[in-house]
Amino acid sequence: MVSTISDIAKIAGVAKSTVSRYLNGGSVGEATKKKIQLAIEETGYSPNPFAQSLKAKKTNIIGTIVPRLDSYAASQTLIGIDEQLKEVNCQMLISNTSQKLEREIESIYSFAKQKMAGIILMATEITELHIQAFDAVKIPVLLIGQEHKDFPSLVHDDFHAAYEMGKYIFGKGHRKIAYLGVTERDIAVGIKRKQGFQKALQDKEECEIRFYETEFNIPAAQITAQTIINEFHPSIIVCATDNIALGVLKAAYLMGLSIPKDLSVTGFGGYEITEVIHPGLTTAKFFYREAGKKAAETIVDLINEKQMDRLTISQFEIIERESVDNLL
Amino acid sequence: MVSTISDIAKIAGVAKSTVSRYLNGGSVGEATKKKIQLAIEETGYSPNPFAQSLKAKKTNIIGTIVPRLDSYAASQTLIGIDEQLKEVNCQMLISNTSQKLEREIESIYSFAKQKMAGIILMATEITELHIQAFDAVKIPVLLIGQEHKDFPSLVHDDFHAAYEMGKYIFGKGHRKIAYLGVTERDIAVGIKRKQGFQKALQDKEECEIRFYETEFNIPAAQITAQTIINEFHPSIIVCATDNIALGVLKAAYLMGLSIPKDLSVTGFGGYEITEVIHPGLTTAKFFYREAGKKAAETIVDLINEKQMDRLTISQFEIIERESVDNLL
DNA sequence: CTGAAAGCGCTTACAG
DNA sequence: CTGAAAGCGCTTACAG
Repeated sequence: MVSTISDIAKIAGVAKSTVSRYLNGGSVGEATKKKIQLAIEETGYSPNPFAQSLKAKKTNIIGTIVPRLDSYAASQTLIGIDEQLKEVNCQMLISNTSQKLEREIESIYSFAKQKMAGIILMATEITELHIQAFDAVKIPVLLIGQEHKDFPSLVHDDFHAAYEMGKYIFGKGHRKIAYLGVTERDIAVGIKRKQGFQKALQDKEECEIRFYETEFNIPAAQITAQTIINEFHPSIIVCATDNIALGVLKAAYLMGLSIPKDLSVTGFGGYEITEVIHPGLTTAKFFYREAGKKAAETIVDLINEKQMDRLTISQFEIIERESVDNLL
Repeated sequence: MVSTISDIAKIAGVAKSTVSRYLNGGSVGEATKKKIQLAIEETGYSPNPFAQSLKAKKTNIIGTIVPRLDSYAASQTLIGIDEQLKEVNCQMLISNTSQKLEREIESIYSFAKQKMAGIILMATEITELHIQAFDAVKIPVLLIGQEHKDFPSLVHDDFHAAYEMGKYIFGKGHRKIAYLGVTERDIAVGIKRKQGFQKALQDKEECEIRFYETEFNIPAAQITAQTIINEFHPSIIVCATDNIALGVLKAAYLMGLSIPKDLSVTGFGGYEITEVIHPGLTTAKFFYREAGKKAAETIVDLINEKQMDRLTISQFEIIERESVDNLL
């Protein structure tokens, strides 16, 4: 069963070094090539990555740090990274931090120790400790989801997505508007989306806009939504994520409100479920899987020390469904 | 900087083997211990895991094979595995096969080559090639989600969950029933659930039951549901998974049917979303995260060659919500 | 184009 | 308790 390079060499009747050269695309005569190929097929041989890494002092593994596994954004991004990495014969190792910032730091160091070729961090917050860690480990790090001036980042176009969303709902005649956001420690979701939205409506004097804040999870959003509806009676609640929108919808149903007649709702993300529910949720779709692919490409380029932009911005698309009433 | 065991040996004035022994808790004299410790602190040394693995011919990494990353069941199970493995200082390496059976086989061999301590396979179908692979790699393998007579498995109680579901909907007065299942190549979901359901209703002569089959994804289920509704007009569609139920709900809405008045629907799984939508979906909840934990415990036990049951059955719970009408 | 040999950093019998 | 030596599976100069 598990065969080594020596086995192949023996079967093929050549030296180990020749097999190694064959494997790594070095110059090998046609005849020998054939023999080696045959031996490999026969045994189902594939090289031991540990031995390879030991020599190379470096792996072809990309360590990926995610705050959670059970989110649409995370899993889609991971799938994208994984797919692309497979293309270029790299492996992905996932570290799930369960939304614990200190675990992110630990993972960075531990990945470095394990000689990862590079690290992709699906970031939520970048603290001083993160920066220290990035500086300490000498391997390329790519941020995804958050931008930082000193490190290469790939972000979604949060600002413009929110800007377009603002324009869109204004165009639908909404004037009494609640924006349900998240903590500003999260620059991308907490600040950029809010700012983009504000920008879109900043000179609309006829609008009454109130800003609220909640957690990322559905139950929390549901509770906040209840308060908002009771005390403000907006015609629409613009939510900073699809999950939050789901919580708002739940609250609305429980309060006997009909969507979108009594209350309009929008989200950000483009999760699969937003299309399945009824009425469908109008949302700003981000391309997580594509972003993951792009991230994988980028980290590989970084590893190969290619020159490149510090910041990549992934696109978005406003998806119009039934959750926004036309008031005009 | 990156120092090796030789550096430490030199600094401490001892042999490499002594350092190695120190590191692995072998017997080392107090004085030497001190010297080594000092040298390690001085250099910030930590062993190269690849060299360790190469020698030890075994890692503390558990390879986990999942058919997809973007499913509630998969991510919850992974989270459970990961949490438990962290407890016992093991790592989890995920291999995503994108529902390609041949990739599962590849992953098994590749994990073996990488000297994984054990393998957890979130199985859908067990083919002859799987069995060959299990036999060929000499490391412990644990199946999760599917049962096999020759290999340790952890399964959900598909049969009884379906049995209870059958009883439940019969108790609600449903007599014209469509069961929307999946391929029988998937023993657990395709056969066990169907059988449990059949068993519950086998002696109810007043029932008209029809069995249908669809794919695991929402759009496919949606299309099949349309056909079922048009040609059979059941009072309820019992779906083999929550995702399928979601597709059925979507179809029903699009056809202008009201849930549960015009059509009742149930699922299996207990995905978070089933609680959030309105009306909430009645479903048989499985405990994926707990099952993942249990799986991690089991694989560790297997690695340590503890005696244990070949089969572990994880529990379920029928969650009653609003998607089933009471016809009595 | 091909092979013999050294070495990556560690562990593990085997002596002492 | 401690050390010298062999070896894990691979790669990489170096000869030929």
